[in-house]
Amino acid sequence: MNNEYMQERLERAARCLKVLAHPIRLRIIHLLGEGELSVQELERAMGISQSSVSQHLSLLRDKEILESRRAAQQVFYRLRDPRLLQLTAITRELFCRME
Amino acid sequence: MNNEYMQERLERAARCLKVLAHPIRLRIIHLLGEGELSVQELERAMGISQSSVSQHLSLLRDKEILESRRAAQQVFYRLRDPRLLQLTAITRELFCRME
DNA sequence: GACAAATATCTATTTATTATTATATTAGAA
DNA sequence: TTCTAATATAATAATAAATAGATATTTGTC
Repeated sequence: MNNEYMQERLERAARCLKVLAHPIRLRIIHLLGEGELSVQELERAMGISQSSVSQHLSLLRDKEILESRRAAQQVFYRLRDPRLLQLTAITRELFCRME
Repeated sequence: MNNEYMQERLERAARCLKVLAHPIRLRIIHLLGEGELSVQELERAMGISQSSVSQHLSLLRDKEILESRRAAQQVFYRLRDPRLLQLTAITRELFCRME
C-alpha cells in the first residue's frame, strides 16, 4: 500500500473516530442501537436541547454513521451499519473497566 | 445501570476514543501492531520530529492505550491490549471503504 | 564530573470543538 | 394564507487540542 493512500485512510478514519468521540454522540448511538428514533425522542431521552441534538446528529450523518428519513414533520435517525455496535462494544471493553 | 455511572462511562470512552482519533496516533498503533518499537524507531518510520512523536506517545500512555519500558537511553512502547487492533480493524472496515 | 544520546516536558501560538442563542426551513392543519 | 410543530442552520463566545521550538531529564561513557 502506498504512503499517500495510507495517509488518506488514516485521516479519514481519524475524522470518523473523532466524531464518535463525544459522550453525547456515543449516547445517541447507544440509544439508536435499539432501533430508529426521532429527533424529539432523542431530545427527551437525553434531556438536552433541540439544537444540540440536531447538531450532533448532523455531524454523525455527515460521516455516514447515521442515516435519516423524514415522516411528516418528524425526522427519524438510525444506525447505518450494525457493525458500529461492535465498535462501541470493544470500546467499552477496552476503556470502561472502571473499578 | 444508573445514570451517573452511565455518564461517567460515556465520558471515559469518549476521552479515550478522542485520543485514538488522530492520524499520527493511529499510525503509531498500526506500527506497534507488529511489536514494540523505540521512540527513535517510530520517529524514523514516520518522518516526524522527536517532540511530536513523544507528545503523541504520552497522550496514548496517559489513556493506558500504550505502555513502555526503558532500556538504557531508549524507551520502547507497545500496545497494552491486543484487542485494540480489533478496534482499529473495525474502524477501517466501517470507515475506509474509500472507492 | 563533563559530555552526548535519547526521551520528555514546557510554552506560545494557531486551529478546531463545543455550547448557547437566535433564526430559518419544512410540513401539516385550520 | 396564517399558524404551529419539528427540525435545521448560523453566529459566536468559550474551551480544548495541535504544532513547533526551546529547554529539561535520564542514562551511559569517558
